[in-house]
Amino acid sequence: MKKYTNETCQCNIVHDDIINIVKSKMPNLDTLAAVAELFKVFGDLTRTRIISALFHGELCVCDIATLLDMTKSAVSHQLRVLRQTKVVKMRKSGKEVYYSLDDDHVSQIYKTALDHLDE
Amino acid sequence: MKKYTNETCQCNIVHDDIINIVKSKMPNLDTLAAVAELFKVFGDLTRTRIISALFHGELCVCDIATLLDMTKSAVSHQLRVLRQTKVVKMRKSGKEVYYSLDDDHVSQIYKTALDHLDE
DNA sequence: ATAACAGTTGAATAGTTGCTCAATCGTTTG
DNA sequence: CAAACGATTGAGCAACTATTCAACTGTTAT
Repeated sequence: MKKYTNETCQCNIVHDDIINIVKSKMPNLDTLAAVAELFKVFGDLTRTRIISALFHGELCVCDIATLLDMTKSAVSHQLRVLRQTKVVKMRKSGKEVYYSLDDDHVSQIYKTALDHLDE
Repeated sequence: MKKYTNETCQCNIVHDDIINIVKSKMPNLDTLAAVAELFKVFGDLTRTRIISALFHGELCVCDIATLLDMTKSAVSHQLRVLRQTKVVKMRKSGKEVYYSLDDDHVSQIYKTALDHLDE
């Protein structure tokens, strides 16, 4: 337990041998930022409900709005977020736009969280 | 494809057979809210960095602050959030407080997300 | 006792975010 | 072509949130 002063946290006691080990094992900041961004997308009730709905099949905006009892506008705004982060994909058919989950990882993350809460 | 009017979304065309199937398969609102809350905790860069650090071992507040180059106060505020949501647990030893991840599910969710981004 | 220090806390602030509302786009139908 | 309609978009607003700052708590050492 070596002692030195750290300006940022104003601490005197720092376990810097452990810190160096942890620092070398941690993913870089960009990766962690991407992880946080991904979780942020999942971390909203409306979006979670949309993901949960699309988990069972493809739906148009109108269907989702009906399911969630929300306006098409509000749903569309959230679908935009989900689209930009590659969580969902869209398919146009005439005037309607059909949405579905983009890949299996999305379902996997969603299911892991559900399992976590089941105990 | 039955047609009717939905007041909330102002739609005329709704696939209500599919909607009923999806609705019956979706978890209830409370469960989805809990899922969203859990992801919200993970969905912040500072908290993700803390989780990432604790993933490799127990650390005191000072260590974490040094690792993230942040003030103890800012770190402590986020540790409070992580503590309240049972993501981390603490252990007191003299003046210092040591934090570690609470259970395996936390690591599992974190790792699943990392894997998702690795392709 | 009292000084020093690791950590916590509450209030204030600055930044972010989700929804509403109105306007608009693009496709289809009369 | 024009009306109808599913869906998207941007501005504005209200609610939330992460950090800063200063004060404070509890433990240790002199």
